Amino acid sequence: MKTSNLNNEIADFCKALGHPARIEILRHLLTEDKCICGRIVEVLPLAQSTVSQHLKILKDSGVVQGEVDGPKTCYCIDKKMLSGRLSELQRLLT
Amino acid sequence: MKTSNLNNEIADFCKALGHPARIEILRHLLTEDKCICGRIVEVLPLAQSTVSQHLKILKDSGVVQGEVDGPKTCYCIDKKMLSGRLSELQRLLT
DNA sequence: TATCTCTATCGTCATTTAACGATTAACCAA
DNA sequence: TTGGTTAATCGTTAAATGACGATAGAGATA
Repeated sequence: MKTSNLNNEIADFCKALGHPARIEILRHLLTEDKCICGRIVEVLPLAQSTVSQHLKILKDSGVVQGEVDGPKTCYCIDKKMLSGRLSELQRLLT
Repeated sequence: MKTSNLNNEIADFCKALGHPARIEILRHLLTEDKCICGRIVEVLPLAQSTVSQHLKILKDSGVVQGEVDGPKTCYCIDKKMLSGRLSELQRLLT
């Protein structure tokens, strides 16, 4: 739909959070600070490829960063980005 | 996916906000306080049936209430609910 | 070098979503 | 009671999403 950039931006952010697995991943990354994909696969009841897909969605939304470390990929939350989006959402809907 | 109730609850909330039209509707309801469906249809570049569908999704998520008033339906934000969800989200991801 | 580990991507499939027009139902007003 | 609004719902269609297994590629390690 044709709408303001701000609406699109916020809607995309919310959409990225709009799945229980992705909420779980974010919460896990908050407690573990950093962790590799395989660790998240252990924690979630989902196939490796599915988890990788969810991580990609979070990465594309900007709230998560992935750093390749040899054969592994280490994920962490971009806290500045996340808190920025959260306050934008708060501001927009208050 | 099988996850905690809290994750599902928050993910459902985010999913409801995960479309630019629904963000726009919420912002409109914030400025107008209350308004009927037809007014929202005027504002958005979408068909009446589509707007009605988006309103239903927002209503189902609990952040919007609809009160039938004769042949019209008057919509408004449940501010307690909305702010509750927003702080829950904030708390979970901080 | 050969093998193993880790993860991204591909291909597939079933389900859900978003959009529309048409219809229906409820209510007001002539 | 008939006709006009208003909005929800139905039926349909195209596109997006979520899940999986299989595969490929990048790096470590034997």
